[in-house]
Amino acid sequence: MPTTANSVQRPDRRRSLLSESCGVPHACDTALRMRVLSRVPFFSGLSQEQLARIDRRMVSLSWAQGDALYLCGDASTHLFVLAEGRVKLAQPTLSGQEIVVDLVGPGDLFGALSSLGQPVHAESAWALTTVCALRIDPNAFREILVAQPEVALKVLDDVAQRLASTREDVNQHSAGTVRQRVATALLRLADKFGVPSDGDDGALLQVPLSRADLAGITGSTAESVSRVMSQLRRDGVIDSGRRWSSIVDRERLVDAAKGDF
Amino acid sequence: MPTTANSVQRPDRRRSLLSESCGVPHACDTALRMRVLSRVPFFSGLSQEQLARIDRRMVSLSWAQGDALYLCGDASTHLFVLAEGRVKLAQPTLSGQEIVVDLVGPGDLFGALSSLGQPVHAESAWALTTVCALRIDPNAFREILVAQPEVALKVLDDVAQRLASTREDVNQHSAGTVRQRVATALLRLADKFGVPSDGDDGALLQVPLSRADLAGITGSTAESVSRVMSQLRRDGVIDSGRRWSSIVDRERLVDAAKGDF
DNA sequence: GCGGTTAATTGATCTGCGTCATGGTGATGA
DNA sequence: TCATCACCATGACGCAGATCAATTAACCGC
Repeated sequence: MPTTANSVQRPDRRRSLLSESCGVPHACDTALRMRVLSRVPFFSGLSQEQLARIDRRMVSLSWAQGDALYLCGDASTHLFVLAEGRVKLAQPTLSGQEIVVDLVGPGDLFGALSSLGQPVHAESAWALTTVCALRIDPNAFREILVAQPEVALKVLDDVAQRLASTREDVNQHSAGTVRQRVATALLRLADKFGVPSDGDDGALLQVPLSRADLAGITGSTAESVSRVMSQLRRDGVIDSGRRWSSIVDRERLVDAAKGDF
Repeated sequence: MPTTANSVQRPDRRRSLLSESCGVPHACDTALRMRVLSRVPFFSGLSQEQLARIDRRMVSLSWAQGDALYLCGDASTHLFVLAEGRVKLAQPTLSGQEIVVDLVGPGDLFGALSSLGQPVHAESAWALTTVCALRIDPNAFREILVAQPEVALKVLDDVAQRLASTREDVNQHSAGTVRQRVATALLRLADKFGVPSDGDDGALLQVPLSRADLAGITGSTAESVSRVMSQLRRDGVIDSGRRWSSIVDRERLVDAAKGDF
């Protein structure tokens, strides 16, 4: 009983549901860049002219899915503001595995945050989708911050927020079973990248993570994550496939995160 | 063969070697506060007058060992600059354990970093020693940052640095065996709180952490940490006792962190 | 549509370490 | 000096999950 073109509510086949916003690497034009900048949280409230001044110091670049924006160990010479797509920040462990330390979406700042600090990147940045980002060198960024202290405060808030979130991660990694950690991770991902799915209280996670990525997020292995997710899928709590996941029954997933059920 | 008063090089008794800088809770006078402020990294370079202006907005407070400066869930109404002592920041897990997310020393900033962000503290702050800290409310702090953008940049660097360090923690928690993680944790602690010990390449960690604290740092349990440290002690790699540790043979500890030996 | 490639699934095995329990030792205060 | 308490050490046991290996399924380019 094949599904018709319209009834894509809940596919019986486990095909990817993720939408690709832009298919190929490209260069954004000025108009798009201005639109991106105005959407960046810590530039909100600035005038068109102020934005234009910032825009003039930025370079627009793009990468294909799977490319590295920079690698762990590279000289940290640039700051990035993500315009489009998804990027994962990951640190290699001694054993070869990569731990995902952050996921960034449009409007997020990443790269050489601490100009005085490390001269090299402590983590690698991988394009999970086709990605467009604006690049600026730290000195130019500092000039902007000095000239516009309100922006500096917003950036500080943003980084502080990110610090709090990363501390949560630390907590997560040493809490409960793999099942609980995977459930918690999925819920947190839903908060950041979830788009509500039709009908129920579920949500599709708009970020193409492999089992290995989820293992890096939960501090586990791809196999264990796979096992847990298969079980949750059988129980109708989530749905997932190759590099995509969605939440079907949020409430039960919360229970799973708490260790009940 | 009892040791003489002078030969305290390597005590056979496992007594605490940590020095207490100030024994009792107290109130710092203006002169001391100014000295503290001038030592704070992100206030360096400011004039006496500028420092005095900042000082006027700060309140000096102190706590006894074991007290909480604030608890997880408290309204996050204050920022702190540590003047003297050691403070641990810890997040409770669902299972009751406390995960140590950061250790702060004199000059470090902590508390309500993200004023726009969370309205309550995500972590508790415990005094590991008798502690003296300067308190300021976030709005006053913001005014300072707006008035002095260079300071804002330094604070941003500081927070970014801390973010990088916390990401390291995330990495650590999912890397290798408990033995490796404990070894790595001790090495990192030595970088921040170590004072070189006489003679060898060792270092005493000037921070009174219990086995449970170290468990919270390494994502393990007090018993496992105890086992590992006993073994390292027998092998002459470290020395430790009740709420103190010191590194004896740094090189072999590095090996232990890597998993060799 | 058809291989080729990469990711996911699932099973079997084995071990690190979490858990529970007991006894020891240094610190603290009357 | 002694009693009390908090912290530390160590043993025994069992299981969650890491590891290795083999199969299946989804995606991609042609």
